[in-house]
Amino acid sequence: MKAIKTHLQLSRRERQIMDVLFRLGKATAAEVLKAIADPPSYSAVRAHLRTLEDKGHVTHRAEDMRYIYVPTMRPEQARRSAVTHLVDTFFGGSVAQAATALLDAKSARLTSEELERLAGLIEEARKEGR
Amino acid sequence: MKAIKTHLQLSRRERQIMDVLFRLGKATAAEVLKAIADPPSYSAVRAHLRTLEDKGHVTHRAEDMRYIYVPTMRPEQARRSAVTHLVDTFFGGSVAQAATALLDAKSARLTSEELERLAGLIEEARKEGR
DNA sequence: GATGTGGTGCTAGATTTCTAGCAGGCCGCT
DNA sequence: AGCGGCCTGCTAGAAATCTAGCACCACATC
Repeated sequence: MKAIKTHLQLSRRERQIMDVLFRLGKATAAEVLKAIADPPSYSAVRAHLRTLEDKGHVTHRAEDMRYIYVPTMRPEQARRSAVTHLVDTFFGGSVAQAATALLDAKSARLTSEELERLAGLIEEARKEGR
Repeated sequence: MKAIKTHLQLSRRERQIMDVLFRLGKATAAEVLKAIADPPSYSAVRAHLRTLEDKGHVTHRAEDMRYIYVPTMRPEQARRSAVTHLVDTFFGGSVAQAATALLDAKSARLTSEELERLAGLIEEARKEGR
């Protein structure tokens, strides 16, 4: 059990598995397997989960006769870290550019409620800024 | 030279190197080396760059007696792909949630101009939506 | 022309990642 | 009790990653 530095030290498979875990929040080995696009064997997944647990990235609890795995890192922290990394490596550290890209995408179908909320956030930031 | 599927098939080192390349836009082997936190040897970096070129993720041009490496994938596409991945794995596919997290961060110091532009984008989306 | 600096290509081999398969435990069923 | 299904732990070995070091080339300087 070592200290966790970032989530960037993981191997390809480990990263895939962690991504699934972050996406689902929690999962059994079988669920992880199903969620991987380019899937290894079932027991390979289990072995990786055990390794990840050794490294401290994951915990499990026994429930209903099987193990349920959960990321160690709190979701908010994981999100923040991922967002920071994205902004830094693809948008030169500019939150504004990242936000623009996010909202610009034609695929960004937002409900009017969501838009409302975002508008509110921005309005708030504007007030605060001056 | 194989077809490029996603950027997720890369090994840990390869991914680190690609990230640097995306961040800097272009770089020599030495620059890549300097930009890596947990750096391997210089010649390891060069070897990896050659591998990445074989796989089609990177090209180089000779300039001023040295090689300058550049990602193959167009920046916009890389960004879009990265954003999509982030939104899917950390925000359940919700662009709105991702945007909120982005703007919510206290570190998000945006200029009033940037806020203006974002507000405009949202306004536009709202009109379009109805 | 010798020497130093700084770049490239290319290996072989150490190290890490990745994997399948085995042994065994628990439970429900016949 | 015996069997089948489903789970876990663990291992050895294949496969991939990662690395250092060698040989070489081009240029500048002595």
